[in-house]
Amino acid sequence: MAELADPVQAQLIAARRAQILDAATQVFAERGFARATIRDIAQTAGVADGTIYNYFANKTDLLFGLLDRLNDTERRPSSLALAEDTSLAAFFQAYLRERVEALWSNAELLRAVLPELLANPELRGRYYRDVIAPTMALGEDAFRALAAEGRMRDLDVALTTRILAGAVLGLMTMQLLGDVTLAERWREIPEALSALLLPGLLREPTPASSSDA
Amino acid sequence: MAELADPVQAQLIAARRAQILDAATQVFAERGFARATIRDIAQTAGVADGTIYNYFANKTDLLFGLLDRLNDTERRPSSLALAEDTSLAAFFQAYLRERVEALWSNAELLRAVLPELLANPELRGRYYRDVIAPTMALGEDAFRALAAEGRMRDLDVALTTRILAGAVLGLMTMQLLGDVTLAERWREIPEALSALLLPGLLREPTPASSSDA
Amino acid sequence: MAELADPVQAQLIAARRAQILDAATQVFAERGFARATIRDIAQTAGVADGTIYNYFANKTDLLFGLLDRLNDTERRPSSLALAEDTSLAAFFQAYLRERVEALWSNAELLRAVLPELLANPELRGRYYRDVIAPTMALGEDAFRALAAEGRMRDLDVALTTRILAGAVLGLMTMQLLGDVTLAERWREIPEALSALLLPGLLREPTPASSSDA
Amino acid sequence: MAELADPVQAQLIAARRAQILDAATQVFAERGFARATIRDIAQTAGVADGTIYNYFANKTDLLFGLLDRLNDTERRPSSLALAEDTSLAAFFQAYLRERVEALWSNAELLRAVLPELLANPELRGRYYRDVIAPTMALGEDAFRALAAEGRMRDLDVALTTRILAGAVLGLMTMQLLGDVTLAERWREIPEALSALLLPGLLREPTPASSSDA
DNA sequence: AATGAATGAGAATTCATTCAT
DNA sequence: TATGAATGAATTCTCATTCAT
Repeated sequence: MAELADPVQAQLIAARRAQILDAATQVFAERGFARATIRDIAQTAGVADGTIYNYFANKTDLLFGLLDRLNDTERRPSSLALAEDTSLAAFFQAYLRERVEALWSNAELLRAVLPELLANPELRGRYYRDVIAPTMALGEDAFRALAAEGRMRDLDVALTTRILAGAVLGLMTMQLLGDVTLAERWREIPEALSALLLPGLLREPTPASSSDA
Repeated sequence: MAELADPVQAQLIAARRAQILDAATQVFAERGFARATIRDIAQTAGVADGTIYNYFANKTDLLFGLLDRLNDTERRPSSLALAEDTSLAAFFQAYLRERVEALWSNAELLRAVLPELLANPELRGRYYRDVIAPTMALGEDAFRALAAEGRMRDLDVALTTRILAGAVLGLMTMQLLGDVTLAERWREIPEALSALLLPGLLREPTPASSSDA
Repeated sequence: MAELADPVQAQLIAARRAQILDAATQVFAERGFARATIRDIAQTAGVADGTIYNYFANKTDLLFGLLDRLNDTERRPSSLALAEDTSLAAFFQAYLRERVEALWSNAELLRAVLPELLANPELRGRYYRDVIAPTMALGEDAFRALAAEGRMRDLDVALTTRILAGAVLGLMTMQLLGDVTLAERWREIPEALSALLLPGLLREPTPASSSDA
Repeated sequence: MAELADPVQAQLIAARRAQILDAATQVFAERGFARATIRDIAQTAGVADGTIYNYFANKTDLLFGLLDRLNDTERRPSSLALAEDTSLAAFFQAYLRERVEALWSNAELLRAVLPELLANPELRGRYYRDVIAPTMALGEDAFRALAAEGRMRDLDVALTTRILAGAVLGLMTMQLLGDVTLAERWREIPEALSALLLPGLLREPTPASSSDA
């Protein structure tokens, strides 16, 4: 039945799926997962209630669809590795900029998904296993490497990784809780974070302490 | 007719209320607000369904009850002001310790309340207005005072305040998402945060950089 | 246990009963039987919920209490019998006046009781048997007697009785439905009814047709 | 998407609506509005509980649906105007016949609706405004016209209108209260009413008083 | 007798999901 | 595939009634 090789058909299906997920994002973000109804989503997507079940097994499956979108975003550490020759300070700023950009450009998706991620043990476990744990491991490895090269102060790698990740996540969370300052000035966050964290992170003279020389 | 001031009666009522709120905390934390049923909570509390409605107007009112408990916790900045003569470093560590302690000792309460706080616009607005905004304002004032005394680097007060608060909130959030490291080692968080943040925060030689001399 | 002979006690009990029935009348009239709650009534009466159950077996029993009050009113045909010598016209006006007065002075009671009387088969049957049927029988007898004396036109006794009773009941019903004219001018009803009905009722020259003489 | 004008679909929907209203009439009439449950009605209609909510917003809305049916009936004064040349007596009989027929053929509907109409202030107000008040106004106008033509005795127009309407309503009410005589002989009511009322209503010799000549 | 907290049966309503068209 | 009417399980909430104090 499925014309496996029909690329037009496949494209149409993908488009319809995306259309439904867009609607789900919007409605979940506005009302929360539990208060959102399939009818809300169907109307927002401009399809009939039943149509959604041709693309997703059930309401929770819609959430999994959103999670996948989020994972795709999160799992792209982009240019994490180019740090070799760059100054560590520049690298960090670039990295933070990339992380902040990634979170903030998905603010609506996060608003749709994060509350349920926190509230639903099953979802939470899956997400932690698939996304957070690997990310933390990567971060720890990176810090360990830097420490081995002597470019970093002697900090606890696991906690430091989590503090960095947590700071960004926490700022996003505060915005989701309604903080307008963060919503308006989020582009300054990477720089502010760098200014605050780099002195405590790097062993060698930092921009902030360079006057010591 | 009713002895308005009957202290025994009042105590019984307060105890029953607390008993129900305890149950609500547990059930909301386990299953999330929406999936929790009044029956769950009643059974956990060991009362009949109807009894809950003698103490709370509806399910949402239970959540407000939990929020009030959280507010009571949050609104005690305890020894924020004793900083005058102490070393800034010591003060910060003490402050962070207090904040972390406050959040972590209410981890279950947060797990019960935070997801709904993020998902429910009305609740969120109320909480932001009543708790977060005032807290941010207090923090900014404190930073501004320190800056005026020349004891702090020249940082953006609003963002720095939010980074500090966000870092702690973010770490809590990561634990709520399932991070075991943070759950096990949360007592080390204040120190790790101090080590990471103080160098970037303080103008004068900090413990961490004093060896430079 | 019951001090059967204690008149003070008995008086107190009767007073409390009346107080509760007064409250029930008011609350049933305002909200209807089903929407009225025991709590409403208790508060209106100034007693505790439980107290009501010391005087009435259950909520329906309160209604029976009101019905009894109504019956007491209805079953007093007062001076129906004085007709012997009076002019029939004067008698009818007096009778109508008495009936209208009886209904209208119990308008609140009727508002409390009539809807439920119409809606509840059991109650309705009981009331019809105890009050309406006997009243109709009395009325038919009276008409039959008048007819035998040749003082009345040759009308169907059963229907005429019901038309008279129905007219008064219907006017009350229309007032209960919100008609302000009837509420304001109810004192004129007996006269208007007489003017309209007597010519059709009486064989001999009536006040309305007295110009014939 | 939905074929807005699909007549088959529309017919099906109207039929289902009618089916539910029929069931509601029956159940409300049997048990009264408050004691009737949605489940009762759904089972009587042969549909699922939820289906009812696809056609009516809530239980009260069902009652509104019944009221609309009643209004449709009530608002058809059919041949009120043909009186011009007919004898007034004939006209009155015709009118009464029509009114009685209208009420009695909707006895079940009235039994379903009238108690709640009396008990529920909001409903009552709406019904009085939409139906009774306009009807009374019409009746008063008609009487006033007749009076102007000198064909009627000099009676109070407002009260007379209400007495006529009230008599019919009251007779219906007495039947609803359980009077078997009225249930069995309702077809004789118009004639009996005419016999009783016309002499008092008309200025000129009526059939009933023709023997005067 | 009076109180009012506790109870739990019962009802309205919602909404994810199914399925005939 | 798309539709949307029908379904009925599940949930919140109300309130008459009980009973220990």
